[in-house]
Amino acid sequence: MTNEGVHADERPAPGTRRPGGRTARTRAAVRDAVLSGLSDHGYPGLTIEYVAEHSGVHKTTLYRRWGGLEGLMADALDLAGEDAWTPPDTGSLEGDLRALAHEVVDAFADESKAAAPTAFVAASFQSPRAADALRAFYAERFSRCEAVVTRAVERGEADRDTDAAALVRAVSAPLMLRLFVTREPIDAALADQSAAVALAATRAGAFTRR
Amino acid sequence: MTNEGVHADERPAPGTRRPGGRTARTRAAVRDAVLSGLSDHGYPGLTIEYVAEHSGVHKTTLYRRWGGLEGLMADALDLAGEDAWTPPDTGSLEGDLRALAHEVVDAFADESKAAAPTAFVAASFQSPRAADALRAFYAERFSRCEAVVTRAVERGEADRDTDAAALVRAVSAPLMLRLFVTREPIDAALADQSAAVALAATRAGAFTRR
DNA sequence: GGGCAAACGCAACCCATGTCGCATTACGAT
DNA sequence: ATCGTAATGCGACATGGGTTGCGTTTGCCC
Repeated sequence: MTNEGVHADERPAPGTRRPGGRTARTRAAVRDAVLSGLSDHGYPGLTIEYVAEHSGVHKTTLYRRWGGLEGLMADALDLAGEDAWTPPDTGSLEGDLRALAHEVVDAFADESKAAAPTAFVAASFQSPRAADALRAFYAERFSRCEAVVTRAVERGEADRDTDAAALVRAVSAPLMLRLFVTREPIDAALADQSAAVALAATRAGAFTRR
Repeated sequence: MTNEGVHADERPAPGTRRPGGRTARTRAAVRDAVLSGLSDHGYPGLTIEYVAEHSGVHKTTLYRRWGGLEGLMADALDLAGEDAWTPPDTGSLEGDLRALAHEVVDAFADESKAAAPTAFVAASFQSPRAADALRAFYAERFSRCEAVVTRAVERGEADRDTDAAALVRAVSAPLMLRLFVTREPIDAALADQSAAVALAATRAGAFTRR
């Protein structure tokens, strides 16, 4: 559940007829400027002019191609979702859930790492476009996480019709609640607790459908 | 966990020497205008001029007293936290947890009810002032919720050193994750599942300290 | 009821954000 | 090489959010 700030290198810009040229360079430069702007000033301090200066791309171009900050954020988020992340595979459901929870904690350990993911959530409140991109991002991430449950079922650690989607969300939910809503600090102990709670509920059949 | 939009009627404006006069009327009018603006246009569409027009208070006054939108949101959130809400008391831990979860679902059932609470979270990403207000709001809310756990302990339904704070957060966490982060729909069935998961984990001792 | 200070209204103003028309560059294909 | 077109650069301009100085009103106290 991390790596949101890492970009899957070079992909043809969608909807253009200049796949390998200036357009692609512009897009990459802009995306980098957005991410560096986020870690420098956070989302509230991110401005189009900053991106223009730090990317060497003119303000007008940014508005034309992306339509504004929301579009820039949505695009950056799309790119962030195209990495090769896969959930941990420790050999046991307990280990996997704990590792998942710890990845969340690590991803938000320091300010600079947390800036981009936090900004994506912030942007989702400002524009439907960014909200869609965020929904898609997390749908994909959690979908990959379900492999953890599939393996657990195969090992006999979980009921066959366990609600995998709910289970993997339950692991990170308490952490993200604190990160984005109640704004309380999170740490490794809380990650362990989250994993333990989800595991206990699984064993008790609370995630089993009907 | 609801009633964020309801205001505890009339309280002297803090830090002023005009407790019952124009100042208080202004404050009330402004707070109402903010809330109606939120349900009309949502947080991204809320503007100072809208509040000025719909409250009859001049733009300049709004900037002077509240410092901008963030201040208005923080003030409205402070007021929202001063209600008389108490957690449900159904006679059993299971009933209480389910009732809590259902309150969350109900509070976000339709767009107009959800507007204000959602906007408060949105504002918390924009300004530290609003973030502090939100933290305080939820700290108070969850603190009240712990009464549910206290009663359960007295009834022998839960271990004596159950982590009440974690338990009450665990109930609403999956719901709020979907509301604010993954932006998936929530319903009564999900509320039941959340409560069931938290209950099962409690019975298994996953919330017991050490 | 008179006087004082706080709170507010008002209009003009400043500045950043976002837009527009046109010139220029770079890509891709012939 | 050359040409057509998409993409970008550029500066001027419009728009609106936010600020400032000053005059006016309101509430409180004597």
